[in-house]
Amino acid sequence: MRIGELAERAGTTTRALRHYEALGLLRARRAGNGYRAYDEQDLRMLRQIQALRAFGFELEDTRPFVDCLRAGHPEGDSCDASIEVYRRKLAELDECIARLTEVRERLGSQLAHAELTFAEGASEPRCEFSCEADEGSTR
Amino acid sequence: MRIGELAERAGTTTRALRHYEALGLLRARRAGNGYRAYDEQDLRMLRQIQALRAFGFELEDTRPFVDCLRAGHPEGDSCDASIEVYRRKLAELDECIARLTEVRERLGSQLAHAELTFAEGASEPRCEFSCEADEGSTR
DNA sequence: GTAGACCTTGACGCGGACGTCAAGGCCAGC
DNA sequence: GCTGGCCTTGACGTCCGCGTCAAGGTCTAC
Repeated sequence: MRIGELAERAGTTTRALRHYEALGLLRARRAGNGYRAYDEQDLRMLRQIQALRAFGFELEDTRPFVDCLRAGHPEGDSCDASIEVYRRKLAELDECIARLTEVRERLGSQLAHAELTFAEGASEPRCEFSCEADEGSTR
Repeated sequence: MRIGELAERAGTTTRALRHYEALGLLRARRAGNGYRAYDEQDLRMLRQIQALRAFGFELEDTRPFVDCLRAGHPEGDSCDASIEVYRRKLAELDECIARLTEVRERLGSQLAHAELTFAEGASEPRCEFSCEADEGSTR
């Protein structure tokens, strides 16, 4: 299939696919006319990338998983390198959550203290904290 | 004092200070020769900015606090606008922590499963792992 | 043979908080 | 007068994951 079809089937954009190829992450073979040609295996790798991105993985960190699939393994995480990334990410997440939790508490008491001398109001959420360890940058 | 001294006393850089001024966040008066001139009050506002940045605040979100100080209030959070930002940030933090915690758990079980099947050298058809919960990433 | 839907590469834009030159002005000390 | 250290205003670079043109090639349908 061509790039447009793959993008549509995976719910992404052709720009993203070209970006992945530029990174050497998801390389396509070329048809005679120069068009990129993808197959079901590529779709599979793409879905792997998307699943990990949803977890907050950076593209580089999805590479071992994609490589693992390309090497013929049954799953993207059927390889040591992938497992290692899982572990690292978990550690980063733990650290990140701990850090945010501490900030949350300090900020909470800060607010409590400030409110002692003040009136009130209201507002709404919208997460955009990003850990230095870089986990769940939301945006 | 001049920009270099302020930067050093606060443990930041002259570039950051110029950046704050460009944003209208920490404006300096000018000496006869065009040099920026700061006083102790400015140092105070700067420290307020730094304290909030350490909490993960964006520069724009520190503005109410700085303005509050500049208006002569005893603390940066002695104003309604600041309190409101506190509340919004707390809500953001809560949402963020909740999101990361969920990701952490999903990732944890993903790892557990991968380790299991990998250790057994077997491959089991795991439920389509494109858990496309459009949580983090782009928005 | 022509419209139009697809594809190609190239390259700039964005957002945040600055880092890092570059070219030049100002001032103290020797 | 000169060196050196401070300061000034630009303005581009960085990191990330693409978005968004732009100019042009390719293929299908009518």
